[in-house]
Amino acid sequence: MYSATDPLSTTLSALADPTRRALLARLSEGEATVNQLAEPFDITLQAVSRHLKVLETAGLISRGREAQWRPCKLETARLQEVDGWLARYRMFWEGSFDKMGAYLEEITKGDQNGSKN
Amino acid sequence: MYSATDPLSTTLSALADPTRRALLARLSEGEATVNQLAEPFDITLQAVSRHLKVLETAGLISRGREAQWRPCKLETARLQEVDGWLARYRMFWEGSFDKMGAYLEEITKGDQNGSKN
DNA sequence: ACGTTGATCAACGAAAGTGTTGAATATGTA
DNA sequence: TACATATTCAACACTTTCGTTGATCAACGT
Repeated sequence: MYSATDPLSTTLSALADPTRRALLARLSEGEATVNQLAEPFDITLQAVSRHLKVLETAGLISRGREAQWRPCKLETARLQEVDGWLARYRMFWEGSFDKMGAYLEEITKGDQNGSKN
Repeated sequence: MYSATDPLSTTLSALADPTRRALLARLSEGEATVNQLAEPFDITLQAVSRHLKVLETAGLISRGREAQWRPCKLETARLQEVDGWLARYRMFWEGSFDKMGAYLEEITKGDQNGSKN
């Protein structure tokens, strides 16, 4: 009954947590292991590990294997999807309502399923 | 312990639901009342009303008062914040890592609080 | 005043999210 | 082998979210 399973919902849900966004911010500066990532936080290592699992499930990070370490790496594809989703709304604050009309026509033709996207 | 309260988390959490995104998409085409907004969905009017409350609390919509109707209107400020948050990562897929370096320097100077943003 | 329409509030239950502790797994080192 | 390090798994508790039903509030029309 509950909890959306579509990719965009999964992504946004993963991003809706300050700890996870901080982890991504750290990863934007380079790869890191779980322990390195956990260091700045007051929560347990296990909790951080689970946050990373959420990010991985959402496709926001990927992980390698080097001995007992599992270095995490930022993946941008899902963030690009968020960026794409925003495009529709960006036109509002950019004031180009002509583009907006064109955009609306286009998506209702190709259809992007308004109730899922 | 639970549930982040910072504005960006609230916004992303509100967006992490396909029903609520569909409501925003509908509102991007113009203002609408609760009944009009609820019409395409299989859930109860009360459920839609609560989704709208979530969107309003997040600042993603505002509401007027016209007799017994409460017309909803899209507000873009919070979406712009999401857009701003994305900027840091956009540099990755745009391949301009020089800009990235400059960006990182700038934010660690002015500080944007990595653990909250 | 009365009934209708638009919308919200309140109480409930099921499911999911987040943190903790303690155990388990896997790899590297002495 | 034994031990330390890195990470994950499992069980538990508490909170939050989402949908439902039933009641309530507010403004309209007759």
